[in-house]
Amino acid sequence: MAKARQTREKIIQQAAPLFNQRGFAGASLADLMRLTGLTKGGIYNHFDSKDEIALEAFDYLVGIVRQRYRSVLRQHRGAVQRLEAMLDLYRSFLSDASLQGGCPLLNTAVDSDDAHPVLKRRAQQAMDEWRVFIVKVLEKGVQRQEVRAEIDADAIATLIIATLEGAIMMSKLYNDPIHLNRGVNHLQAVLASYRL
Amino acid sequence: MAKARQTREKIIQQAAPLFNQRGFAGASLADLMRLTGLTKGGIYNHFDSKDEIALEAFDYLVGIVRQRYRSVLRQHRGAVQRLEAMLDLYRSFLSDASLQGGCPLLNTAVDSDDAHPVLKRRAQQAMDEWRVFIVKVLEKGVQRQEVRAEIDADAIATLIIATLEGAIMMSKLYNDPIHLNRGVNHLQAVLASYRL
DNA sequence: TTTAAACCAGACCGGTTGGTCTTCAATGAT
DNA sequence: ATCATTGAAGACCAACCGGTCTGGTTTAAA
Repeated sequence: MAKARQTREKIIQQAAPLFNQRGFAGASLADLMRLTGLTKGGIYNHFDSKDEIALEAFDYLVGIVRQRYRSVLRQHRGAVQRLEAMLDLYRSFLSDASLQGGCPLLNTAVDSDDAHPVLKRRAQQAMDEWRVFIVKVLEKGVQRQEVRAEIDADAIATLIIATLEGAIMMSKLYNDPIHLNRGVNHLQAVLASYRL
Repeated sequence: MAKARQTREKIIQQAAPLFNQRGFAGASLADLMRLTGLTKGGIYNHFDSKDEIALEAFDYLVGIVRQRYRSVLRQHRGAVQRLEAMLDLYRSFLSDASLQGGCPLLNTAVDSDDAHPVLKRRAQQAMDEWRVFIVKVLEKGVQRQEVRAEIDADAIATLIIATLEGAIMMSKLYNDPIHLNRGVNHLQAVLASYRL
């Protein structure tokens, strides 16, 4: 029983970057067999379908990002500091070995958009979580009078996410972190302008 | 001879939204047969491979966007006005029937990133063209003293593209144009702050 | 040490993939 | 009206797809 969960987890860990890089349709079970060293039977003993693997692999990557966030939250107090630290997190995003293939949210959103409704809903939920997180931090900042009260928190959340994801796309396309850095720099400047 | 080119173009026109929505691996020849009403032989009489179709379909969509740009350039003078008009163009982007599946540049960049080097290079070139265009408009704006001289045109180009593409991704994921509108609004405000 | 449960290998399945090739029909110039 | 040229049909191919199932090996509890 314990062994099974271990194997299952190993499969997910190998499947996650595969799906993140190739997309759902582009990743085959043969690929996964090569990566895991298991045969089809060995894999399908733990999962019912390719869908289930992809879904779980997505959750796994989202979990990794969530973990990075928690660590940032623990180390910083104050709304603006927290958001700035969050933005800094993204500077090391491209070189993060656990996130090969780029941001799973971006990849899955684009990949599943017109092709895989279940995966798309999953991506929506992850995006919701992220948006709500930013909005809450901002609102708490307003409460504590660290942030201007007239801000539109939802719009700022959109702005942060859109800029980050777009900049990640560019940096991955050019294999050059400068675009992501420019995005982060700009967002930090915008954030500073909302400070009280 | 003329008939052939016509058929070829029809195939590309049908293939373009297919690849744009499903991605390279997710789109099959069977899909294309259904869309075009042709059989495999009819299609492969005009193309050598799936790759060739995908490449040409990408170019076709980029051409459509380029055309929209030219029309904006013709109708506006002055750097800031032109860029603002360009941003306005994107407000109608999601509902543009010719661009079903969203921005071909975003989709292709994410799709081909770790999977299809040839397509990736094509996306890089299209991205270069876009970046150079924005930079040139800004530089001409500086020359004509419509825009502050201390701007970093390359960084602004990155910012515009990243924000637009990220916002498109979000609006497509939620099926809600509000995120794209927020992105455009913010960029227009940023642009206004660079005005002389 | 026995034994049952847990785990994995690998053959197998029908269907689909991208791609080829031969055949035939439409076309257009003479 | 003839006939070469062009364009499309569709059968065909091997490889590969996701998924199933049986049979054997490992594991750990009794």
